[in-house]
Amino acid sequence: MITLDSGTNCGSAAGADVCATCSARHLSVCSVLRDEGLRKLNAASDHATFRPGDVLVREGDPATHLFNITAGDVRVHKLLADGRRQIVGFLSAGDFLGLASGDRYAFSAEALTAGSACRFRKVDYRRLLAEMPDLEHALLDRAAHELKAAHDQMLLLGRKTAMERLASFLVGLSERSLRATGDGRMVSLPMTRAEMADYLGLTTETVSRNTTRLKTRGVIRLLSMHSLRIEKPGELLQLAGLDPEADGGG
Amino acid sequence: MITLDSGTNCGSAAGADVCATCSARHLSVCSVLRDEGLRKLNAASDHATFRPGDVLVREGDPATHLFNITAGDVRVHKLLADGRRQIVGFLSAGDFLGLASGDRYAFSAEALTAGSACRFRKVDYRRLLAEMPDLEHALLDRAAHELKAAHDQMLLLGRKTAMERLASFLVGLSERSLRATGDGRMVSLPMTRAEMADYLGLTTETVSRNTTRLKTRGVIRLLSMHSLRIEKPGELLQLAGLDPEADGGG
DNA sequence: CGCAGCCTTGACCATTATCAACGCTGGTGG
DNA sequence: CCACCAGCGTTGATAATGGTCAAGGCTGCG
Repeated sequence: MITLDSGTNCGSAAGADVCATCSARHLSVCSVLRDEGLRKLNAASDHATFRPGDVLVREGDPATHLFNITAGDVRVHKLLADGRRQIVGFLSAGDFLGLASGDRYAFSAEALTAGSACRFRKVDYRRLLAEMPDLEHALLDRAAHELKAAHDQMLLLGRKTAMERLASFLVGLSERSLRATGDGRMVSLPMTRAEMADYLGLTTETVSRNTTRLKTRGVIRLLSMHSLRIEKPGELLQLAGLDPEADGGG
Repeated sequence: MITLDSGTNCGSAAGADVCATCSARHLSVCSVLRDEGLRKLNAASDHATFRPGDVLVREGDPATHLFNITAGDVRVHKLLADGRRQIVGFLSAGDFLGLASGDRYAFSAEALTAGSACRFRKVDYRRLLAEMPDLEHALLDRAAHELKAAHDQMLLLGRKTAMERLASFLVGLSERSLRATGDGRMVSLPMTRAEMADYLGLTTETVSRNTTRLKTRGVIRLLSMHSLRIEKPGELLQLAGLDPEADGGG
């Protein structure tokens, strides 16, 4: 399980409007909280670190906490009784985990890499929402974005071919990379082929075969098992079933 | 296109905390709005009626309005360039349309049956949210539910067999019917087989074949083309890949 | 340097899509 | 009121995409 860094919870920054122990991306969420609001949220949160394979949330457990990922990568998935797995999202720094939960978590979340998160209890979160309309507004925005992303993923899973799925996935990673690092051509793949497959509704073999196909066509170049360079962005967009002019979705 | 009932917009109920021209299900959303809040929302909304085939929202158009469906059934879908379609949801009375939109609609919405909706402009909605934390709270709740439903649908599209998809779909309709009418065995299908297929990531033929299979096994009984009775709910749940004990999700 | 886990490739297979034909049904007009 | 017709639904035959099973090759860590 995850490790709680005792004595270094976010509350240690109380009074300032930056969170001393958390990364910059975290602030993009928390920055709506100022003055007494920040103190309240931070007082209610732990700062937790995690290592690859650590379980943040287990499907079916009582939904007691929410997380704001501050560093590292996390995978969120659902299981069928016989073990079939669907990954519903990959989270990284700045992402929020737990919005879609009721009384019990409807998904599991596991760390892909080492990282950290601010974790707060649902009861505190509810109280905070009541006191802080700005926080609620930020979360509604975020939920709307996630919902749109979920719709895109439904289109992918329901109607795209294996190659279109892989290409769409790479385009998405490229966009995320562009936002995070300013370079949309270098893409890092913190997940395994099996995790890509379970995100795209495919098998490891199909992901592998199509990756090879992209490599052979010169659309991508593998730099290592977990990073690649997009050599022909236009072709990748076309393979993704997207207009090279369009802005992302679909 | 949809028809605006001039003179019968929701504002006609101003001052009361019920909306004279809208259905009971509508009130479950609007009931968070009281006193001046109600007057403001209603003043900002049209009451629109629609007929089968009417287009409420077209993918790619500027996202100017939000809708609260007050009667009838609506389908929400996305298209690929070559016409492949993925239906991302079926809405009925009480459902909200437009949460997941940015500057432009990322989906189309069309009426399946005759019905009506309260329609308000996004700018008014934004102002209202700022003034009414309760409304924002209700919408965040709703968005969280939709997100959970979207995750369930990703599991369905990515990992379930054709029969599991159809059975899951019927279970979902049954639950909706139970909530709406108190009877979870009678299920109405306001959509065509093609629409079911585009929701489940299948073809018309596959939906038809599996429906026949359920009928032959005595799990369901077709009463007409657009309504059926679930004869063996337990078996249907098992076919859906759900534990007969579980509460819904998956 | 060795080994475990991950990735790739190949051969074959199953599920579901596609193509095609026919039947039903409900709405419309004679 | 009946008959026709268009659209929807069902069924069947065949094909293709992607899954399964199996073997071998990397690669990165200890």
